[in-house]
Order: sequence, then structure tokens, then C-alpha cells
Amino acid sequence: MGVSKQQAIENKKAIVTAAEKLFRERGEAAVGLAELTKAAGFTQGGFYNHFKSKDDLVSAVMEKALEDGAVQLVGGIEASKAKASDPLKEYMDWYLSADHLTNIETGCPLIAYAGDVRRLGKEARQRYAQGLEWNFDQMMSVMDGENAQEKRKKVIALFSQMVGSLVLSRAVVEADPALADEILKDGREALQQAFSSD
Amino acid sequence: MGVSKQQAIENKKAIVTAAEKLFRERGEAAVGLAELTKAAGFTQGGFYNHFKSKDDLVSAVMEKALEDGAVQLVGGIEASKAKASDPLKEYMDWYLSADHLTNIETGCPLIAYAGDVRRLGKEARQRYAQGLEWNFDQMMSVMDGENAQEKRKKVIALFSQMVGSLVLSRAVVEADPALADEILKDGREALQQAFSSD
DNA sequence: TGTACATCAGTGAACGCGCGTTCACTGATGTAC
DNA sequence: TGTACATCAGTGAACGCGCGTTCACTGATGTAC
Repeated sequence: MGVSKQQAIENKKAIVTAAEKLFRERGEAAVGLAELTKAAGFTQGGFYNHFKSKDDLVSAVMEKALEDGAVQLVGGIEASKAKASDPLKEYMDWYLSADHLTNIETGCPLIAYAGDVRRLGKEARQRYAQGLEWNFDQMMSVMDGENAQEKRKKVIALFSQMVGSLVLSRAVVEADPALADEILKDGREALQQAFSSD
Repeated sequence: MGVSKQQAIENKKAIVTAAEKLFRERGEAAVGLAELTKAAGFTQGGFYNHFKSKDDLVSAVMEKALEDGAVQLVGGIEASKAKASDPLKEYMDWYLSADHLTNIETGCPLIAYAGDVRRLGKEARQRYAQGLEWNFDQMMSVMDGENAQEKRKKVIALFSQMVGSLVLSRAVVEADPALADEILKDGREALQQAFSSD
């Protein structure tokens, strides 16, 4: 108690960070404020100094998650360009990798919240939709071709395939790891085909 | 109170049916036993005459949902064959239809629970994985071609695309209906291309 | 620069509430004779 | 076939518990003079 304004801002960030991790893994509904503030290193009561409600936190978490995803995506694109490799191909390979399958906490937020976002607050849902649009734009920007309309269609189809493969793979990874691997591998191959076909 | 064995079995079914509807729409974690048994027309206390625990119900719900989905899928295939049209094409068209986008309660269970199954009980997760395998088998059985391995790869890629398109579309349908429609439409077109390409 | 005081992040306990589960009880069903 | 009784689906209240939210309080920070 008795904390500088600077520190207070960082403490708020710590709550969002802890919440993001827990929400991704277990779902917003299953994580209480007590657990969440404790994970951030605080007690429950101070939560309302930072947020109007739990829903307000949910919105902040979605914002941060999408921001982190954006930084990650742009970073990946830059790295690919520096290596003179294809950014889109590297993105797809990473997306459907065993690493991304396991690592929900730090992976693509659009997939981490794909199944839950429908039930989150209005602000979080809007942020998600905007984040998806932004993701499409980024993918378009590194795709060859002239016709923007055609590129967008292609990007949406490509990303849908990526999301579907990873969603299904994650859905069965615990009950049937071999099937999860197979889905991921077939997804990778189908994507390569679809991608190199034009 | 005082109910025939026959009636008791039907009452149990009523609970599962009510739970399935609520779980699909709002998620298992957000639906309590009181609400659920009330929706089925009973009081909370009798629940444990039918189920060992809430988790036991979750497993029964998953079983019923997958069974319903199976009946629906087989029925669709039969109907297509009777009309001498392509069952797989009709399945894909239905899957990515505006109807299926809206109708989570009676739609494909594999997609209704795709985002949640990871957090459900072990038995439910295993049922889901088996249901997915069964779905792949059914799709293979109505697909042209000789090589089973190739057919399976194709089916997995196709279904992943279907799931991804619908998951993303449902994720944004409330915040951005136009985007939801676009995702569905592009998914349909990409699927048609991929499907007719061999 | 030093002092007095307002601010407000954080604490910890409490609020009402709904959760999953348990339990004593009811009474029609179904069985044994 | 009729009677006595065990069974058990369903009721409704209670259990302990954790939920989101509120609140009085603390005390270092930050401001006013």
C-alpha cells in the first residue's frame, strides 16, 4: 500500500498479463478474480482500483492478446524478409507446428479465443473481429498478386484452413495425439499445395 | 414422485437433451445444475439419481450430441444419394450455410464443442476424438478415388477448412456480420475449388 | 526546502448469491407372497 | 387376484465453498503552501 503512479500502471499490466495466461488456458468463465489477482501478486480487493468489472478486464485482456499477436506477426514477417524467405510460408509453417499446437499461452490469440469469443463481452468481441481483419490485412500485404480482391479471398481461405486444422488438432491432442499430429501434417501439406498453386 | 422405470429413462433423456442445448449455446462451465434440471422440468435434487456427477452428464451429453450428428450426417448422405447428387458437396454446402452459422444448437457437434472440448472431462474428450474419426470415415466413404490414404488426407484437409471457416464466422458474426458472411462465402468457394480439382 | 494534507493503490474482511453435492423425506411403482 | 412391502425417481432444503463486488481502513506517494 502506498505505491507510485508508475508502479500502479505496471501492477495493472501484471494483472492483465496473469489474466491472459489463465483465460487462454482455462477459459474466462473458469478463472475467478481471487485466483487471477493472486497470480499477479495482489489481493482481490484492489482489483476494482484498476477495472470497472471483470468484463472490463476481459476487454483489456483481449486488447493485450491481440497486440502481442500483432507484434509477433510483424516480427515474424520482418525476420522472414531479412532472410529473403517467404513470410507467408513461414507463418503457415509456424502456425501448424507442434510448438504452436502445445503453446496456447503465447500462440496466436485469434485461435486461443476463437471458441470463447462468442461468449465474451461486447467490447472483447469487437476487438476480436478487428484483430481478425488486421490479421487478414497483414497476410495480404506479404502476398504476391495484383488483384486485392482476389488476394483477400485467398487470405481468408488460407487462414480459415490454418485455424480449422489447429482447432481440431488441439481439440483431440490429449485423447489422440497421433490424430492431432496427422491433422496438423495434412493441414500443412494442403496449405502448401493451395499456396503454391498460384 | 413415484415414476415408472420407463418414465425415469425418458426423464434422464430429457435432462441430457436440455443440457446439450444449454452447453452448446453457453458453454458447460456457465450452466449450473439448477438451471439445467429446471429446463428439463425437474428440481435439482433428483439429478444424482441419474448421474454420478456433472462430469458424468457432460460425457452423456457429448455422446448424445455426436450420435445426433451422426444420424444427421448419414441421413444427409442417404438423401443426396437418393437425389443422385454429390453427398460430399451437399454436406459442405450445408456446413458453410447461413443456417448452420446461426443454428449452433442443432448443427454439427464437432464444431459446437470444438473450442470447449479441451476443457471437458476425459471421457467427453475421448468421445469427441472418436466422433471426429467417425466423421472422417463417413466423408471418405462417399468420396471418389481408389487410394484410401490419399482420400483420408483429402478429407482431413477438407474438413479442417470447413471447421476453420465456420469457427471464424461464428466468432465474428455478432460484431461484424458482413465479415462473417464473407468468411463463409470464401470458404465455400475455396472448398469447391479444392474439391473439384481432382 | 520543509511541513501538512489529500490522494489513491492495495489489504483483508464481508456482502449476497449460485455453485455442485448431500440428505431426509414422499409416494407411486413394481415385486413377493 | 389381493395385500404388504421394498424400491427408487423426484422434492426441497441444506451443506460448504468460491464467485463478483463492496467497503472501511492503511500508509506511501504526490501536491499545496
